[in-house]
Amino acid sequence: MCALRVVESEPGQSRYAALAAAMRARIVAGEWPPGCAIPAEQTLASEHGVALGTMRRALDLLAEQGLVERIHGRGTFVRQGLGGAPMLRFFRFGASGPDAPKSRILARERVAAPAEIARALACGPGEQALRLKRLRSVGGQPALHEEIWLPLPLFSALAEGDPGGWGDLLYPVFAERCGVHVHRAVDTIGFGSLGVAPARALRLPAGHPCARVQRQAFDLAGRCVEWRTTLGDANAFHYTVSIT
Amino acid sequence: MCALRVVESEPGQSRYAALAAAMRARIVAGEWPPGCAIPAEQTLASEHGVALGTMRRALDLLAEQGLVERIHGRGTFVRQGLGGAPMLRFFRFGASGPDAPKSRILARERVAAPAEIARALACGPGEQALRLKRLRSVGGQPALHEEIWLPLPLFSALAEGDPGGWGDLLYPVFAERCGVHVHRAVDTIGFGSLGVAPARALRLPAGHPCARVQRQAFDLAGRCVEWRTTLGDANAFHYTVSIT
DNA sequence: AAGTGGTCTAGACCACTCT
DNA sequence: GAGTGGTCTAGACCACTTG
Repeated sequence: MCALRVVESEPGQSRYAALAAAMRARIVAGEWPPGCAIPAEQTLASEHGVALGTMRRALDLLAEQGLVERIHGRGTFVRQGLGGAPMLRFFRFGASGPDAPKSRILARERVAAPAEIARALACGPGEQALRLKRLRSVGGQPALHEEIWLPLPLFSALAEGDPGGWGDLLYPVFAERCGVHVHRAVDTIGFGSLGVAPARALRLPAGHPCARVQRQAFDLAGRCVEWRTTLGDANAFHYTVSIT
Repeated sequence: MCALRVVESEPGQSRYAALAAAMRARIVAGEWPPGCAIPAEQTLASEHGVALGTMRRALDLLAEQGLVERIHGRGTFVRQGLGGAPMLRFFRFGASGPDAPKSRILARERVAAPAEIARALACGPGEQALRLKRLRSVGGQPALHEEIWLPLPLFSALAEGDPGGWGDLLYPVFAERCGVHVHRAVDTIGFGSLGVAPARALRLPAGHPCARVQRQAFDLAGRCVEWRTTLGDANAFHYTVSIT
């Protein structure tokens, strides 16, 4: 057997970077699923025939990139997907505690994805997708209106059954029912005005100014697994960025 | 003379963290001004009586925090302040290249700072401050309207003379004329509608929807040295955030 | 060629967590 | 107490920049 798992690095790349890339590949391939503990530093170091410090740097790199989480005294773990990517960090609604907003599915359809969305979702143009419309309420008041596109057949488990049992957060549902772990999301913020349908759902006049958050969510392998557009009252929008 | 500069760490703090804090203090105190090279790792390590690796971790920490910049083969340098904190990353105006927007000062007054601003600026309430109004144009079109508060007497050099010679970016002016280096800024994004004066300056109707970016800027020591409110057409706003 | 930061090693010891 | 990650050391060698 090959006891030593040697990693060759491209020229110009450091050994710890090459090790990190190799570990990353093993994680993405599913050798250690999310939440799982990976072997101890010392074990990995001797497995690859490198010094402990070098393997530590590799693991530190993966931790910086958010791929693993290191816990002193316990071990190194593959990170779980995002729990609920808190859309509420973009909005401030009156008297909202830290609770997740209540969620209600308004519509669910299988449709062919339009070109723009098919391109973003990394599925062929015209391929089938699942389109959800969803209303989220805070303190009993409608607050956010969402249109969500999910590629099929990856999410076919969500095309059937009662959406009422899904709960208020979507990403845990993705993980449990579809085995999809959302690892990274990119949100693009803009301002616009409400169309007729979202306005009615939000109990605001059509044309009312709104904030639009367009999200693409990605799994560990970097595939785009969700395309979402969230609308909310522009006056409830606020967001803080620190730059250095 | 005391050849060894020993750093005692609080219990529970690692030695490199204590070293980093000590170095930070020397930088903030002005021992090495912005842009200046600090002594070599080896020099600092023996100066403090620690191993090279330990001093490296301390310097790496400062680099992460944005306090210093490490350049392979050249040295470690105290970071210059922010050049122009590009307000344009929040807006997209037609046909705008990467050039800084043209700047024109509309008004400049010494006034007593209102309570809210005095609190933010870390100067006593009712203390004198400099208030600027400024119009920034992209491609010849007015694009952003700014109200800027600066504490006096720190910025008294800007209270006199012709603002026409300041150029299009403010932070280099702060550095050259007032010795103030902006090191960090916090921007809060909100939404509203234009008042009469900003609307006229921007050639938009009063009440037009606008994005509001409220900025607090800080120097190395963490003092708030600027309070700014920027307004621009809400339809030109866009911003992208990545979450992990 | 001299000086800088970047990588890698090999090993000791400490701090934390679980059983 | 056994196993984990975190800190620290001492030294070798490499890669990059400058004179």
